[in-house]
Amino acid sequence: MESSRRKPTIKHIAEAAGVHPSTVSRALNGLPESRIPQETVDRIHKAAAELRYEPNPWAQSLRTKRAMMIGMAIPRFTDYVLAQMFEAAQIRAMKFGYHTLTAGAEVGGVDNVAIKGLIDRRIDGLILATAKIHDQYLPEIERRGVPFVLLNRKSADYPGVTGDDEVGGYLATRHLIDQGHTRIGHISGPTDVSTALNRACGYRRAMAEANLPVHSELIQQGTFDADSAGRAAANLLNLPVRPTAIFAVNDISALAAMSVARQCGLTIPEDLAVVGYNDSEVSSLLPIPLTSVRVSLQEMGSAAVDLLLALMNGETVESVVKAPQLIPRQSSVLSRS
Amino acid sequence: MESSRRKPTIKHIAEAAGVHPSTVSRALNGLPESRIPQETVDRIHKAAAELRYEPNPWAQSLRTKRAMMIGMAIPRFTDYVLAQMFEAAQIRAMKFGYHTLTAGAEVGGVDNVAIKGLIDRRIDGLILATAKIHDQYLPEIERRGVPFVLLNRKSADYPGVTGDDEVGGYLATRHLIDQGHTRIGHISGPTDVSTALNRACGYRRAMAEANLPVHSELIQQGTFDADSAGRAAANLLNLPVRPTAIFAVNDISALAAMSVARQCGLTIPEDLAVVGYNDSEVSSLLPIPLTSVRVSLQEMGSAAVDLLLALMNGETVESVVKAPQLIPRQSSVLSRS
DNA sequence: TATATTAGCGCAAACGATTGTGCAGGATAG
DNA sequence: CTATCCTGCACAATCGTTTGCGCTAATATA
Repeated sequence: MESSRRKPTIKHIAEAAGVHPSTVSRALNGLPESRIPQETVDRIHKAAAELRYEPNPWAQSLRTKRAMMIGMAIPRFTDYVLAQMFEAAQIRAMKFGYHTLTAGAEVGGVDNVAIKGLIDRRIDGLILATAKIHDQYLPEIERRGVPFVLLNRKSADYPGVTGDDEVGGYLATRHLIDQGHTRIGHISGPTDVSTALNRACGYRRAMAEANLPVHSELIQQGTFDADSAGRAAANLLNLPVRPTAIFAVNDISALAAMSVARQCGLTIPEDLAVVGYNDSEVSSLLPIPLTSVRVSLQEMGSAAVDLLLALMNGETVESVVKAPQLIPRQSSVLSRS
Repeated sequence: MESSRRKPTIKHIAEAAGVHPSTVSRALNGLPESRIPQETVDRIHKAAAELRYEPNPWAQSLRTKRAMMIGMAIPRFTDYVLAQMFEAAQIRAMKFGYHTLTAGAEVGGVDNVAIKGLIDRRIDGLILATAKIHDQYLPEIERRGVPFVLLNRKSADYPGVTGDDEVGGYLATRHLIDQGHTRIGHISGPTDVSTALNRACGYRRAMAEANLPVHSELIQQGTFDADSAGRAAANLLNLPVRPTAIFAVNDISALAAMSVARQCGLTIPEDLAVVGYNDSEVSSLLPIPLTSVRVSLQEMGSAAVDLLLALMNGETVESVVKAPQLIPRQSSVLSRS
């Protein structure tokens, strides 16, 4: 009995309500200055509801040049930190009627490709959670006129949202110093990622402040993952004079370090104190709960959306820096016995 | 010096190449039967490249009614299992030129709303990783004519990709029985999620096969998360006759169970053997590495995309079931001493 | 009563692509 | 030498909305 299988358009509504399509558009979009009597508006709404009308977003976007869509470039979703931020961002964006289109930056080989793909889909704005420090493509994106903000990556030139990694690194290291440690190793992250770099800076500042020397072998580089961190930890533990504490650039590195330490017959925290970063879900569930630095990833994700929307709105915006907080747990605190 | 700030359109290219817009379209889309001499095609491509032309996807979609976009409804991205599947799906989809539009199902309160939002954005197909078992909205989606497949959720009526949870549950339980355990507890998952239910079925089958009684108190319900699983574990461990082994519906539940067990002064695996499910990243890094059931989440994500594309292609498809595999580790195996 | 104002809505031109149809002109056939 | 065919492209309609403009009739003002 249904009159037609096709999706109803504004034209069908117009017919049903006995008005012109343009009137339907105005009525549905409800611009205040287009003075249409309430009675007509109601009639149109009724017709729209009956026909189960839904606007065609392609036509809308084509006409208005806005897609109500923001892109998020994220290297991996399996990374707890990134997933958390993405999820919060998506929820926040949807509050304002925006959908999120994602591109794993790894997808397509080069970051460029995936991001280009995103932009080609005509998004209204972009959140980059993937930008390495020396990014040749940031200017390129800027050139294309797409508003964007950085997330979890610091840049002097572009606005973004970050945690205060320097302070976080400082807090972690300072905590270990306060526990009486003097030889403190650091498992760092990739050198082209600002978060990792800043955490290392904080580490150095805390050490310097306490007049503790930082020999180069005390900093072993990893790449945020268990394998590399395990090797870095092994290097630290095999030093002639073994460090008694390790500050790892993230929790997974800390986990790997603890795993290696156990294999060396060391007990935690007596022989080795460990501090991680990001306070991921498992940290508190471990047999020896992990001390970690927490910064609200949800808040960062939300803030990135807010920042982007402001930017898209033509406002001048400033970068947001979220303060971190140390969550001391057993992995770095000797139980007073 | 740039002639125009606006995005170049097919019309500009036509002008530059001295042909009609329609010819440009045909040349760029390269249909074989539209016989355009190579020389002209080259000229058009050159002009397009010089003007840095990029097709407007809105106009394309409006005309062709295809968006080259598939939607994924996923409850949470912070869940390792879902994130893994999503990531693989996204990579796979992009191989075929499809972007992925996501909606966290929790977003918008009711699943319906978010999914409706997705569909309204005019996607070409939908992957549902969120469908509960008795889903009132599956027929609704079907009615709207959007091809869809289920992921990680079983249904008799609709095609989908799942791991063989029943077999997985069986393998896990059978493994514990083989280790000599006779009182084996199970921390289950939500009753309206097919994966959880099927794992419990596998548990029961293994128990029955070994003529082991399953008293109702041996199955304690959780909801996939640490808190509920912790309570469930406590219930199990406080039974008059304590089980000597626990099969948990997922790794996080297993972790929580181990954590509670330690608080009770039990050692693992001597006093309590534990098996989890999904073999998440941390399982092998734990001080006592966790025995778990692995099914390739990447393969499942990819398979869902393949299934969906086939469906969109009008092919008749059949559900895919991936076989699981037990990864025995120290948490359930007594070291032979 | 004549004129100015305004409310209410229709007209038609975009937006940028795709695609069925058709028209020249050269090649081939009869 | 004419009829036919094919090649290589141009024309124009269309997808579903939005929106500047302008028309008609009713009301307000002089």
